[in-house]
Amino acid sequence: METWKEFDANEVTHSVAHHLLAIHELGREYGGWARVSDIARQLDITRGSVSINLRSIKARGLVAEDDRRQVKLSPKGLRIAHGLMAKKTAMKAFMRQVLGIAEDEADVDSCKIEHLLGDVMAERLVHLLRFLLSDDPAAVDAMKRFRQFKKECPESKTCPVCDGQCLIEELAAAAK
Amino acid sequence: METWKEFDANEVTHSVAHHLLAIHELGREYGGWARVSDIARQLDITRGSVSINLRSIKARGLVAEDDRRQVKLSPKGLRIAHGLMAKKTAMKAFMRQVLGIAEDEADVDSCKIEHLLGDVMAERLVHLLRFLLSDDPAAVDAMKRFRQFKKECPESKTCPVCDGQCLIEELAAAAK
DNA sequence: AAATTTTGTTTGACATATCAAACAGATAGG
DNA sequence: CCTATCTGTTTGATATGTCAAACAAAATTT
Repeated sequence: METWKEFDANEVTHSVAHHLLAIHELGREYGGWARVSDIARQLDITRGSVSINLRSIKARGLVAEDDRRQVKLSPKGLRIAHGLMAKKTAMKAFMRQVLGIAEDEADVDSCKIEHLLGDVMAERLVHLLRFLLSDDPAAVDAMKRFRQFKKECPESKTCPVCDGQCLIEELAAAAK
Repeated sequence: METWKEFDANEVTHSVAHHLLAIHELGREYGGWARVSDIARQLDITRGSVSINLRSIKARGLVAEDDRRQVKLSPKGLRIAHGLMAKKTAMKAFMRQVLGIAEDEADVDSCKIEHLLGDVMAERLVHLLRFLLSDDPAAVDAMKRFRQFKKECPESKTCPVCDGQCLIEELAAAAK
């Protein structure tokens, strides 16, 4: 029962993830180079915080430093940033296209979990999307039926303190 | 671009989530009551940590305290714990049953994100599961075809630093 | 060239979450 | 009853991630 500790065993934290993404985004038109101030503005935190955070990010070899104090993603940092973008994008597309979740909520949720998803999960999600959004008749039919199905059972709540274990046991059994 | 700060705006942190879940689990056969030592053992952290963590959890009204220093989930704490279980269970079932992810990995991933998923996401996931695992012919057919589809494109990588944006742009466009 | 603003760093503070170690009270064993 | 263990709390430490404020160096404006 110590699976829960895996939460702190990720390649990057949420904060580090967004520092890397900010650098990638800001450097897009400057050969990858970004400045502390711009990162701070992008993330809406102080320059001091960015300065401190970059210390360990540099030490871990995720960014390289300029002679003019600019920073750029290292190959490793770039690999991580791309992985994060791919995971977020795949999850958001799944939420939007398959589950029909509003863009705002899909953005928030996918942003929260992008750095926590395993590679296998991301890969399989992409497979599912490629299939469900393809023009394969089985996929088209299933998506159509699912949209109907959703409308028919809109009151199915997640878990409004149903002291009888609601849907939990039913699904837990299936996930064994 | 400050969506990323929503990460810290959840009802509970990962740590608090697991304190609540541990109390719920341990109290199962004791009318809901659990002891600090048992929580510490369950979570594999020290009694001191649990003692400190429970201070704020109590202050927030998520647990009630005994005259014999035992703790029990309040109605609010119970509601949160149930929500967490439902979200984890739904996500794990989706990973296992639909995506075909191994149990270990499904456990780790769903445990990491259970407290970060929005209610809408959980509800829609349950709808999707209810549909895809039903005996509706369209669902049965789609699942069969998807399993085949997975085998046919096993080399589709998530994002191995494809400097050409790999699948990111394709999916991002779909998720707009 | 001088004045002003922007930039990056450092410092001291706070919040969360953990540890080890010390301690006092409760429980249990002999 | 007395000792030994278990229990819960507290204290001091560490790590991350944030802030505000002060500062010096660089860049920009005038």
